[in-house]
Amino acid sequence: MERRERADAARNRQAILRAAEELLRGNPPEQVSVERVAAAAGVGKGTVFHRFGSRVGLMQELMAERARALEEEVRQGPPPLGPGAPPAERLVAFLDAALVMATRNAGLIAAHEHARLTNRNGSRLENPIYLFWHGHVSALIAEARPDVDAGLIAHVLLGTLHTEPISTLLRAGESPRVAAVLADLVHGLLRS
Amino acid sequence: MERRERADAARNRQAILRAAEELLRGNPPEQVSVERVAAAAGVGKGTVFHRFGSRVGLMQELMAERARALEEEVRQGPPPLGPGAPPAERLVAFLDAALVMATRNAGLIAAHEHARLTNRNGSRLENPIYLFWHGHVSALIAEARPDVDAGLIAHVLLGTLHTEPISTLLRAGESPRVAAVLADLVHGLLRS
DNA sequence: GACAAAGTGGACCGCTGGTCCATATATTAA
DNA sequence: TTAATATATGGACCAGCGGTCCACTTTGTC
Repeated sequence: MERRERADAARNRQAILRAAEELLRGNPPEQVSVERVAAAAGVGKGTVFHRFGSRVGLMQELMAERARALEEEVRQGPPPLGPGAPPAERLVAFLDAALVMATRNAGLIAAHEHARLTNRNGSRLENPIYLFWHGHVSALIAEARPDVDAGLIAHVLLGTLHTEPISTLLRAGESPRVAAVLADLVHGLLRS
Repeated sequence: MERRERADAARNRQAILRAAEELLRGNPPEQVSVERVAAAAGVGKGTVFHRFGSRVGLMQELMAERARALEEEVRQGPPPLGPGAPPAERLVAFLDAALVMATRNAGLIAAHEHARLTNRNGSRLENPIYLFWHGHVSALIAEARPDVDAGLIAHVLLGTLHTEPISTLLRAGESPRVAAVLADLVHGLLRS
């Protein structure tokens, strides 16, 4: 049933992803157009759309690549990130990790947000990475405090990572401050 | 020094603002282009840019119009919104009011965000309304708990209003849930 | 080596925010 | 009322965007 991706196609997919990465490292995200990515990858614009469907799809794929390791650690790594530790501890550990990730990929996140808003393209809830993160945070909160609105609180906590004045701080190296505040929030909430 | 705005200019300014309002009420925000606003107002596109400088400027003016009443109440209205009540109470009252406002103006906020991201235009910190809100929230937190990172917490709380999965809930009539969570967060934080 | 399936690239489309400036209009002073 | 001046106006125009399309090339299979 499953036909494998052709060799040249796979090569181009990689070239495109690496070119996008490179451009996002050196330019403000709204200047990294699909056309520029294609040019930098030595590929036609049509190819990029063929492979990734849309600008959002391209950005999502990049995010997925980087999120995979963290997801693995959460699912089956050692505590406190992986299973085993008490939920409050796991939650703080996860938020810390997510924060590091958001800091390192601030440009990419901004570009993804930009792409999402520009067209009538989907809610954040259609991004599988966000869904996984939200599910995880949500479950940990519910485990510690079954009486609160865990899903909504998870949105608030995760929203922080995407919010503009805060992502600016992250890029400026202030992530410890943000981590401290998030930990405060979590402790304030989870203490019955 | 101050030359008053010409009568026809003032009339057009109003026409443009009202037309934008109307379009935002009935269309997804990214479809409300400056050109369509101009057409609906019976005015040339150039005029809109002349009056408001940019798409962001137009949206900002609309937000300012609506935020003015709340600002007045906060500055000199009766408690708990205005001065006089204990800070935790004022804070919850303000967040409630801001939430109502964000709910009613969800389309406008989204359009403003969209405009901000599309061009290399400014941080949220350049929006005077955000600055006022942040200053207010920040001061209340600092008053109740001088030992915490009030400015950053204020960003987290206010960020909630702009965050996508949450603003979707607001539009769906779930604002009481959001209000409850915010109140929880505030109480969890401000209780030493 | 032949044939079908998959991949490719760049011209093209509709649309955007923003600029420009010759022209029209309101205001003020005479 | 008129003349002079500052201001406002509108729409053609621009560069750029995300996305589509399809004649053509490349790859994998038997």
